[in-house]
Amino acid sequence: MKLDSQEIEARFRRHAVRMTRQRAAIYAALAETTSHPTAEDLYRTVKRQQPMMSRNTVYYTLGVLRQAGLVQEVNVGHEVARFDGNVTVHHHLICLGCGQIVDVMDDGLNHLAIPSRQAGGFHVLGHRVEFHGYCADCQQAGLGAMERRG
Amino acid sequence: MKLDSQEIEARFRRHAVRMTRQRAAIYAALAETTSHPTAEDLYRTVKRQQPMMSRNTVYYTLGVLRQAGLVQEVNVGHEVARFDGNVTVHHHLICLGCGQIVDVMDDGLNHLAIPSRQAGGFHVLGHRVEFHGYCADCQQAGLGAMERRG
DNA sequence: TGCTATGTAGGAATCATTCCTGTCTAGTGA
DNA sequence: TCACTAGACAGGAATGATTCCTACATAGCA
Repeated sequence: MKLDSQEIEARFRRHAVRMTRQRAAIYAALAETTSHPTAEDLYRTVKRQQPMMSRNTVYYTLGVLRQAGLVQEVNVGHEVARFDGNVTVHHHLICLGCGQIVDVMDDGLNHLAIPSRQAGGFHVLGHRVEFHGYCADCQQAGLGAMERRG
Repeated sequence: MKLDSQEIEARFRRHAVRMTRQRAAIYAALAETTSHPTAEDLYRTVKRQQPMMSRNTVYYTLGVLRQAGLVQEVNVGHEVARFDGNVTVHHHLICLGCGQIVDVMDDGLNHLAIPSRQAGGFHVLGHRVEFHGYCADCQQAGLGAMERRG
């Protein structure tokens, strides 16, 4: 979803995040895509508009935005960290072939609970569901026939 | 659960994994704990019995065992990879304070589905649920009062 | 018992991420 | 409008988990 700079500024203010050109560009890049980019992806995207941008700043900014709750980190296996500008409660569908991550919004999945006898004194704050499978393209490419990867 | 070497040998044979001293030791260490150790943890544990053991062998062996389906990899955030000797379908409860991972076995959680309109041609093979919260110890230490960490 | 494919040890290489340091700037108060 | 200061930025170095490379060792079969 395309965001204008005023909307970005408003969100930053609401979350008490100091506004800079770099941060706005990084956040905009993330909010405009549903593709869960990596820090490196964002760095390359933003560097086109701001050639002085440092990789370091991308990592630092993602850390700040994450702590402020403007951004969410998504992880699959121990692969490179991916980021998500969608911070509403949702879940993910991950292709074992090409690695793409698709958002799943479903109210039913938002209300799972652990049998209290298993919770063992834990105070549960939230949960996340990850579905694994093969996307249509990977099935066509014959990957879907493979056994499930570790 | 303590395993004797015959049981280990049987499992290896069943999964067509070549048996070596190193592999047996690594698998035994993993099967005997419920603590989801890292590769480094396993390396240190096994090195006590086999001082020549190489870190490399631990990684390689974990890869082999994982591909054979004798071992499962568990990941939390983009932290170090953790391993699980329990390969039955189950889910995890993760403490945001100390990072401990507790197994959750619950049949209800094993039968989740995505609304088909959201599956978008995906062929779903499985899913995993991760609960986040604070364990009893971390709550006592006051960590539970903290806002949820990114 | 010997052969061969495969596993192992150890060191070097990789690469995402973090740390360090000097410079710059957003936001505030005068 | 200006100066100040905490916090942000850039760039390079460091870190550390994991993988790659290679020579040697060994499991499993004939």
